[in-house]
Amino acid sequence: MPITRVRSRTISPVRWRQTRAASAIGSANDRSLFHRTRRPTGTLYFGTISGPAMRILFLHVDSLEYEVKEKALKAAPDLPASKRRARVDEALAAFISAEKRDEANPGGAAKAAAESIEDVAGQVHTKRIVLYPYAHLSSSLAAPGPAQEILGLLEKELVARGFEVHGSPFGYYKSFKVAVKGHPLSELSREIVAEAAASGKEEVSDAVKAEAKLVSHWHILEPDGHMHHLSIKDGKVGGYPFEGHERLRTFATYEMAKSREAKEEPAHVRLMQELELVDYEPGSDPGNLRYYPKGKLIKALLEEFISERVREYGALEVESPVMYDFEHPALKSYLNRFPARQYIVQTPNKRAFLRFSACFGQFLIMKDMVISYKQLPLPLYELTRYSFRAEQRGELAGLRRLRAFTMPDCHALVSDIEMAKEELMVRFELAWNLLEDCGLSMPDDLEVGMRVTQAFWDEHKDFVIAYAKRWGKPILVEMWSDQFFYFVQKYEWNFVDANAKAAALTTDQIDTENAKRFGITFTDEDGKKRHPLILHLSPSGAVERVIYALLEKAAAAAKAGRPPMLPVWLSPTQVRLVPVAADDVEYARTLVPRLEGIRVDLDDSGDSLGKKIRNAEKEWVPYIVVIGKKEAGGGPVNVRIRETKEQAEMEVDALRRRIHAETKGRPFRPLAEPFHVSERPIFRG
RNA sequence: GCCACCAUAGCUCAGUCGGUAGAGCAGCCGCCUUGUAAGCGGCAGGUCGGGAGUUCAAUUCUCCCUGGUGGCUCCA
Repeated sequence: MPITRVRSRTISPVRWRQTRAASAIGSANDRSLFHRTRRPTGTLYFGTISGPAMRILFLHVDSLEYEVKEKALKAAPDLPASKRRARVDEALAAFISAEKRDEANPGGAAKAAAESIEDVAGQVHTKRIVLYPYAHLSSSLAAPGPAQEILGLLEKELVARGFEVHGSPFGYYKSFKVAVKGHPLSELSREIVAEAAASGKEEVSDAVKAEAKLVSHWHILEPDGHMHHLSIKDGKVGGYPFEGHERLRTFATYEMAKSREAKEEPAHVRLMQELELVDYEPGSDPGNLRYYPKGKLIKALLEEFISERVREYGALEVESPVMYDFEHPALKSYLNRFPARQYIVQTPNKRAFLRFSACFGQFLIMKDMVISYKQLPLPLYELTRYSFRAEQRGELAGLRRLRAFTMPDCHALVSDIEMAKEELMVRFELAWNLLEDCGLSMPDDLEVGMRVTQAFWDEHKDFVIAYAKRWGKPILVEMWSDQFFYFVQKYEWNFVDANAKAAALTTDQIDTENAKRFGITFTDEDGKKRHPLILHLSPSGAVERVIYALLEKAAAAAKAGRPPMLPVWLSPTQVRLVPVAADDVEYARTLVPRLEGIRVDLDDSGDSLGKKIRNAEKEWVPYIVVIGKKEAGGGPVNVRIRETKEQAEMEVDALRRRIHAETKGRPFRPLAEPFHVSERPIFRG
């Protein structure tokens, strides 16, 4: 589902180049090569020159051929046809980028680079050098002007040292073919070779290319229909008085300016570990987590609850494979519209990718279905455990950003845009109630990001305004001049955390392309086959993100002086029985049958009462019942209520009724760990 | 993926200007029999993240790798 790379902005040439570099590595064909197909052999040297910071990738080649494609820099000079392609045989190719800090000392940088090239050329006994400007080596690229100056100086320097130098044009995208020689290859450089030698040309999905050209305008839409055009200056968003809507300001800034303020570890990471819920798994790939019993309980309850609600809405639950053929034509074309990075799997006879959503699984089912207009709207649903995205290493963060995540994904076929709008709002209510019942405050805890094409806005302005009205507080609207993605409208509900990070939970989209792409049809009133529109809903967003939001919300409560806690229906222990002394254990046990349908456990350790209370509080147990001589004869018990910090006398039956009322309509699972606290192993200190 | 920083007992951390390490908590054993967030004593616990290099000697210095955090980029 939910694709989402829809953000855009004016990108400077330098940033654009960096974006493309990253995408080139991530694109499907590149990755396959990158991972396994070709293990290039060749002599390769990679090094960062100390002092000045140029980065050079050396390849000793039998031949290098390149062809100039489009301009990467507007300012790049037009080239005569004779210079648009070239081939050089038997040479040392130096893929080179100048770093920001080289700008201060172009001469020094060029000289240092020349020395390094001379050194390597000497080792491989060649006098022929190809200088190939390759911005992708750099994370802190020099500006085009200085970079060109440095390259010019470098070329002169090399000529002066007696080399035959071939310069590849600067400021263009080029495809190239390399034949690398077959000397032994140094271990540390292998990946880098793969990137350069294997790809041949930079393959970038259309979605990524489109994004660079995408022009979008940002607005705040108020519930009463007032639209405020936003502008950004020096990282500050202007055009709307955000007073009283601080999180919306943070969200808008996050979307438009990418400003980052906090430098703290996200609160939920510490909590998920301390509460023994979830943890990193160093033995897997980053972003693939392990769940301890308490965390598994919470996740399973959320999964059951979400699925139940989506089924109640009328969706037909299905299950589809986790991996798909790279060469499937519809998938191939779809991948090109979806800029995510994939995990690659080599099956015995084909290359496959792990799904990043349930989209194609459901589309492939839908294309074989026989559907009448009478059956629309028609939703299919799957809880994907897991969906995979090979996010960049540095982008991963706790439960907020993962490489393997659990995504409830519900696609509905609708006949036309009117039905789409109507159904979207039915699903809006589903998602709203769902998140509220999961423990979030609606709409206080979330901010809407709505993305529409200009055309959609012009024709369906009333719908967008009605949406904002239903939401009940101002929303952020991004408007694109054209449709670059497969949808004309989408919205996300974003949780904004204490570190000013936004994470999308619920999202729904109106997809105008994929029915055609996948050959999905229904028969209309006139007996004609037609392509439906497809809605892409994740009613809650990734389940991991729901947990993230609940933990961050709890952390914020703690910071504000309120007790951090999970909703009672998700609390691993709902009632902890704490006997005052050892001989009170027996009576405490007799209370258990009166707390049926509740996760109740018993602290039978020999600890002091104070210690037992403390341990229960550290576990965020919502109800702690102390049992001593006073209670032993029957009658009311003393309940320590976490939420209100009070100690209340109440009958056991009243406590049971109270908890049942609080957890009504939510799924139930028994304790994930032994009833006796003393019998529980520790998963993490 | 890039840049910076971090990695010592199950957890939180101290320490070693290069000579293989300590505390608190948790665990185990014993005492205490407790009335609402840590009762007392003892015992045990470490290839100082992994690999390579320098050195008579590396947890300590260098390089590489792995994992994590922050930033960039990106995103559900």
